[in-house]
Amino acid sequence: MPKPSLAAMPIGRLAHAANVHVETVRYYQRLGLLAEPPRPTGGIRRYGADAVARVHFIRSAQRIGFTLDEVAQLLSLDDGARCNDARQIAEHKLDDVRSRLTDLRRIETALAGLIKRCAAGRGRMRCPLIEALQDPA
Amino acid sequence: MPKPSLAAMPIGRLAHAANVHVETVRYYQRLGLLAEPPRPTGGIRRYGADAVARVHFIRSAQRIGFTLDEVAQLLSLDDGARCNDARQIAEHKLDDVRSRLTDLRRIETALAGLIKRCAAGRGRMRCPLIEALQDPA
DNA sequence: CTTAGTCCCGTAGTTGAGTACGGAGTCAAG
DNA sequence: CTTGACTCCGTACTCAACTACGGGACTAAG
Repeated sequence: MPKPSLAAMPIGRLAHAANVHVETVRYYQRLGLLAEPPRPTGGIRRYGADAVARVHFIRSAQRIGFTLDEVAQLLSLDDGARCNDARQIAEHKLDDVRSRLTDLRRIETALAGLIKRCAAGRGRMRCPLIEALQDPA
Repeated sequence: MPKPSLAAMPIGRLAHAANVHVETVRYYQRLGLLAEPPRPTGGIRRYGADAVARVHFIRSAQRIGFTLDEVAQLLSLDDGARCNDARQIAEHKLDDVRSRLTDLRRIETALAGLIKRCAAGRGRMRCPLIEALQDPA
């Protein structure tokens, strides 16, 4: 009995599952973010569920501000890099991630504050967002 | 006594202070992210420290994944929007910010884990980053 | 009063990240 | 064994966010 479901899908299904266009998948492959499975001599490539996860990861990482170049570095960690290289990259990215976290948390606080005050007052409302991101002494 | 320091700088100094190119400042002005101060009849525009803060904010917001369009919305909150509009936008963005926070925290954990393990072991190292962003059941 | 360094403004070029297009091959259903 | 949907691959186009260029105005230092 052949199992058509999760594994062994063609590119169209992969794209659909990962919520991107087929061309985007190919684009990621060209950039080396995603391996192209071998092509059975004049046939059609098949992808597994891991490919879907990988594309999902790429999109999520982009959404939090990483460029595809940076995503490639992160992926190299997942793919198993030599330990020294890995630590270097990881430490760098960790700093990076943490400073993004700081900014995001401040924005979160500011927005939550605004909403609260807004529920109370009427008329115009100011939200000290810019202030929130001035690194505070 | 004229005070040349923080307030009243020309565009070049503003750009330098905010760590962007002059052209970028003008670009933001064209998009309405930054007001152009009035020009004293055939003279040179002067900017205050608030302009520096604003540009800084724009860069920070971009770094955590907001487009300039979204930044414009955030800025409208800081600039004082009508309360209902403000709450709408703020609630939207807050959700958004929180889901970015979740992803970032997961990446943080994964990276920190890798570094720890890496300090111990030798050779090749894998980091379950992709897994970290699979929304967990 | 000259002149190097800015500034002003408009137009054009670049880069990153896709998106679109088109012709030829493949595959599954009727 | 044809037909419709999909795949393969290459090239070209689009859009956001800059970045560069150039000619004329302004201003501060010598």
